[in-house]
Amino acid sequence: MSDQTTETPNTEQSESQDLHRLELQRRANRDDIAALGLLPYGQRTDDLINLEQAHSAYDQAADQANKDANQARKQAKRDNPEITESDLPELVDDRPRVKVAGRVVLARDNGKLVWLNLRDHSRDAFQIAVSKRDCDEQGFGLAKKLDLGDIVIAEGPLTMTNTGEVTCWADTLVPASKCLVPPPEKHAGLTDTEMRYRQRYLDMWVNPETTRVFMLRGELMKALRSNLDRLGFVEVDTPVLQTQAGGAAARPFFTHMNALDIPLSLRIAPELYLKRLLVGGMPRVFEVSRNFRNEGLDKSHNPEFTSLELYQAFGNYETMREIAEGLVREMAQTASHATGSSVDSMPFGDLNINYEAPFERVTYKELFKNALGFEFDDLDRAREEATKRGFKTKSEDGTPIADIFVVNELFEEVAEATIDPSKPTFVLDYPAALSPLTRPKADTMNDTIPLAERWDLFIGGMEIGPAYTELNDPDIQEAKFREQLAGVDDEESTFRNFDEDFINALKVGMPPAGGLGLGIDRLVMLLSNSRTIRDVLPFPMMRPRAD
RNA sequence: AGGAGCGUAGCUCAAUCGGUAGAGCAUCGGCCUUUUAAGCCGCAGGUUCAGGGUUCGAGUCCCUGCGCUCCUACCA
Repeated sequence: MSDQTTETPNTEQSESQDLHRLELQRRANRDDIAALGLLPYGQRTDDLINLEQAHSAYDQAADQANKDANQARKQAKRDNPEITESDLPELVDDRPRVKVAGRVVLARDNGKLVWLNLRDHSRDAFQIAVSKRDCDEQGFGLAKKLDLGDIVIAEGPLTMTNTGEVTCWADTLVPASKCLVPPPEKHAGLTDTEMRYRQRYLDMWVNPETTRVFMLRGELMKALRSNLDRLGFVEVDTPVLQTQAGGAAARPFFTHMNALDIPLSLRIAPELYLKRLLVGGMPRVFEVSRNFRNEGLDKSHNPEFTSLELYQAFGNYETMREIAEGLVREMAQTASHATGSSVDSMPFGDLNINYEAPFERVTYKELFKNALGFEFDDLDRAREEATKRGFKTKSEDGTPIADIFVVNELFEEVAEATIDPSKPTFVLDYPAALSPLTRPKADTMNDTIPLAERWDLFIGGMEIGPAYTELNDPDIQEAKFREQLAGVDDEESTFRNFDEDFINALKVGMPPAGGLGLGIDRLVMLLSNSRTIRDVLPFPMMRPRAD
């Protein structure tokens, strides 16, 4: 339109003034690329191979033969500058050709020869040479206009440079996408943790290790599902939106359903629904469950997190121990292949964890005695020891805290710390009072502290998950629920409730069963040597930006 | 929730006792056909997180707010 010049739209002008100068330069480069007749944002491209595949496709003999033939032709021309094309030695080029795409992470412009380092999920750097002589004109023009962070597609034969680097000597180069945002510093990278989590997409290509962890996580989930499939477990999906959040003691998130005008909670655990499926007759079920708990954030807690829960009819907590050990070991083997470490010595911080040896087993009772020096049911000693160590033995209002909580406080603070963090360890037979969904051990019912058929698995100083012989007697279950509810204060009672339908399900009859829960995020932390849960979650919870 | 620390150029970081806000990389202009964090020459780039206070003078000291990090607490 010719009358465009009459008036510059004010809005457009002020918008472009608001953009950072570095972005404006990149937008100008994008226009220049379009002016070359290229599509700055690319299009469907078939037959791409990844950068690792391209790198390993190099054929040294073919490359050498090509170099020798070129040398011979040069020599022939030197010997006889008048030589005709047909008299020149034959061209030899059996070099494998590759067609690859990647993000430009480094560029070295030597004038008529531009070197690019591309990155993709498979390889941190793969070199492309774009020469004025050998690349098509548009491609060479593109190479001169690229910004760090752009995505390009290159095609050409593989050769080796004088300095020994396998390189795609491009004869075509086309754009695939434009990076309008100035990327982080090219060797220090992006270290600002806040920006890494908020702009994960940027973190992922700048710091390839981030992407590797997420890819490993996917591999581990595949290994998990394959393992459970072989054991005959069926994957199911139970409600995330629940009228009452049960199966654990945690503060839920609340929401509201308009159609039925009812309050709903996001699940804190899938347990009570999975057991209903056992009642219905499914023999072995599992769910990879996203759970939501309205509690604090720290390096091993995110408000939404992933657990594996599985239930096996006619199993018990011993069955679950065998399954858990096999599953964790197999996932560790998967991780060891991916990371190149050895299953008997997987690094986690300063530790080297052995997943190959049979996991340790110790009872709650033994661990307590070894750590504290007296029996866990010596309640007087326990209270005395707790006082000595400055643990709370009375609640705010002055009433004494129940014996079992005093004992367990000692266990968690003193005994758990004595577990060797480099040896996966099952702690067996917990006090029944701490496990309301677990079948009590019949022969301990008259002891000072009755026990339940429950274990907890500890690895690397973290609690990875519990398993039970499930309580399937509706009367005992109901009594335990009522006992739990009696002990809660007013605040807690707003979200603790009695799941009558679950009791009804047990009345219909649930087969004896074993059940298992594993913290998937923590397991991925261990197997990817990640220090915090945020490093195994692509988008961890962050406070929204104030502006 | 409590304690400690941090916030400076697009990024990574400096700035002595409170005294002219700097460097490297990236960007921009010039040169370069075997570079590897390419190199050489030149230019430009700042509301020092926001707001207030003390002071002749504040990136620096004080207060408030925002955000992040670490520790502790909470978390079956």
